[in-house]
Amino acid sequence: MTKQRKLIHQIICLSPMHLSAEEIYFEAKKQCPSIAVGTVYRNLNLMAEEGQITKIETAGQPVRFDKNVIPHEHFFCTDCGRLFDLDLKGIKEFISEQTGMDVEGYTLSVRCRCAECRLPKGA
Amino acid sequence: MTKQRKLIHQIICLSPMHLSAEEIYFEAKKQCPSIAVGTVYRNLNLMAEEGQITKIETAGQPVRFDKNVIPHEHFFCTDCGRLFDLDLKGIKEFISEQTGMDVEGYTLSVRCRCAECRLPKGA
DNA sequence: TTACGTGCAAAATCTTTGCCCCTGA
DNA sequence: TCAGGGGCAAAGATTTTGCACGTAA
Repeated sequence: MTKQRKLIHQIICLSPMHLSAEEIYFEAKKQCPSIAVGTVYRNLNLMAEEGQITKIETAGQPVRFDKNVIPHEHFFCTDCGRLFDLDLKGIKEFISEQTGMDVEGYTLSVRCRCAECRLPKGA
Repeated sequence: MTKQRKLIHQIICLSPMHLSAEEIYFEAKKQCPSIAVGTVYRNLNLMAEEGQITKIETAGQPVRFDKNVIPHEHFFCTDCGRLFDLDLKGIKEFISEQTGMDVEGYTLSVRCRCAECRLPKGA
């Protein structure tokens, strides 16, 4: 439990967004200029393995990290590009029932417009 | 329509698997040793944009390409690591109904064991 | 002919790793 | 003390791109 690890964990926990490793690195650098990229990645992967954070792997985009360790889905806003939480239940069962396969896991990321971007943009 | 592009398209169409760019490159190299990696990527992306093939983007793994342009899902076998087709209907509606969002698209990849790997392995 | 595609190689992006030193318990 | 973690930098994996030349139409 070094100050670097604590810092990284804190950044993730305090952010309302889902940050990428790079974003976390830049944020960490502000508070601990000597921190190295390798350290950020090492700790991120470690914390994810230990279940303290969740690694969000999405197609074609850098991995992001989530303080919320309760399984849930995510969606990308096609307008602003941000990643949001999506509360979705029963996908696994849906897949199992339709295919008859024993689903071990899955990765789902949805693309749609977030609430903010759906608001009419005032002139 | 150069011979390189035809070759790449043919490799994808003749393969029963879903090949990665690297695999396609090696295969192409056998028949056209002078072909360059850049050419393979360029053509793959071009053909995907034009709708001649499908780009399969999955979390944490290299992009693969599919001759089947009819939308469908894929799953990875957790045993042998191969990528297979998965016929699944109504996922989009399932997501829309549960979330009330206007789903523009999604990426889903499932992890389970393929039929072959589920067979008891003879000694 | 001539514009588009190719080959080559460098670069860009994202992530991991080896190695040696430092630090926290 | 001393082992695990950090810093640095190089390497790895995948993909893109600039440029000059070749080739199909």
